[in-house]
Amino acid sequence: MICAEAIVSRLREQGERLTIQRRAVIETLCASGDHLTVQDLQTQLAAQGTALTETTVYRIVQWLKDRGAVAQTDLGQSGVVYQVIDRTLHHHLVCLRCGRVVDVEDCVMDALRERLRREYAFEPRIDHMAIFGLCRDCRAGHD
Amino acid sequence: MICAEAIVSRLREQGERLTIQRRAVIETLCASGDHLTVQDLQTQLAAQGTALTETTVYRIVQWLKDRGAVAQTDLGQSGVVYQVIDRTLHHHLVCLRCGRVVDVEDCVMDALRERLRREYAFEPRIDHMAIFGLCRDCRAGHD
DNA sequence: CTACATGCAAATCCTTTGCATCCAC
DNA sequence: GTGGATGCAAAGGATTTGCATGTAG
Repeated sequence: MICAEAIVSRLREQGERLTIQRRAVIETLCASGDHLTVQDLQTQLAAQGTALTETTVYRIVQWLKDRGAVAQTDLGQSGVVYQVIDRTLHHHLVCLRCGRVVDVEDCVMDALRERLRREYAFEPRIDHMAIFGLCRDCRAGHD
Repeated sequence: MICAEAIVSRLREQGERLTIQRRAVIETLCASGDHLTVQDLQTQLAAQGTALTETTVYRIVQWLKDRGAVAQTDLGQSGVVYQVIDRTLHHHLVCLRCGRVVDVEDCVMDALRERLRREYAFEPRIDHMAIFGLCRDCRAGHD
């Protein structure tokens, strides 16, 4: 888990304006450690006494994303989620059947990255990618 | 390019009901060869004299997807696209800067598939995946 | 004939925008 | 003080749903 303070001070050094709403979003994302949808964020914030409008949550996660503090991942059917960018970058295995999301370490992407660079001169930004398929449990009871 | 007839007869053998609307969507997807959005489909169908409602197009591509005849790919900012599933499976490199979409052959995914199966007991369905990053041209003129 | 697909309209969900007000610096 | 952020309401786009009608088998 990442310290919200670290993110806050980095942003302040960059001359960003830090409102209580922005601090609250950063703290919630850090405290959770998990990936959260905009709705998740709004609910958790409201529960702890900081009621933000959806609009504001959208604006703040966009702002954090633009400044490289959070990553955005589209989990397809499971919606769009946000998480603080930590050194232990990872990806997501999303089960098409049960919807379970399992994290996988980043290095599984290294071979693919290398190949796309070499063969296609393409510089991939493979951050928190979602890979769909069948999880351990669901593949057992199916085709 | 895949013959629409092949898809139609396979579906008929499975006891599916083949309306003129369904045939038209299959034919348009096959004729195009490219990936099409629901809007693209509707426009092209209307142009050739088969006006379908958006609702119907949505229902038909969903139906085709459920029966394994087409793949659905979320290209992020560029929308959700559909294409017939052919033997020459491929994926998409989407440039974050210029939006260009380049196809890449399926085998670049083999190593990743193998690893997810072996290390995570996860059976990936990596069909027409979208990988974001910077294309050859845009990476040159940037960081 | 009959079950199922379509068309139409309206609802829903997610996200963005315009504008007045508010607050961090 | 002032520029930029927030709240509110409303717009926007993509997708889904309910129901009457049409049609493939």
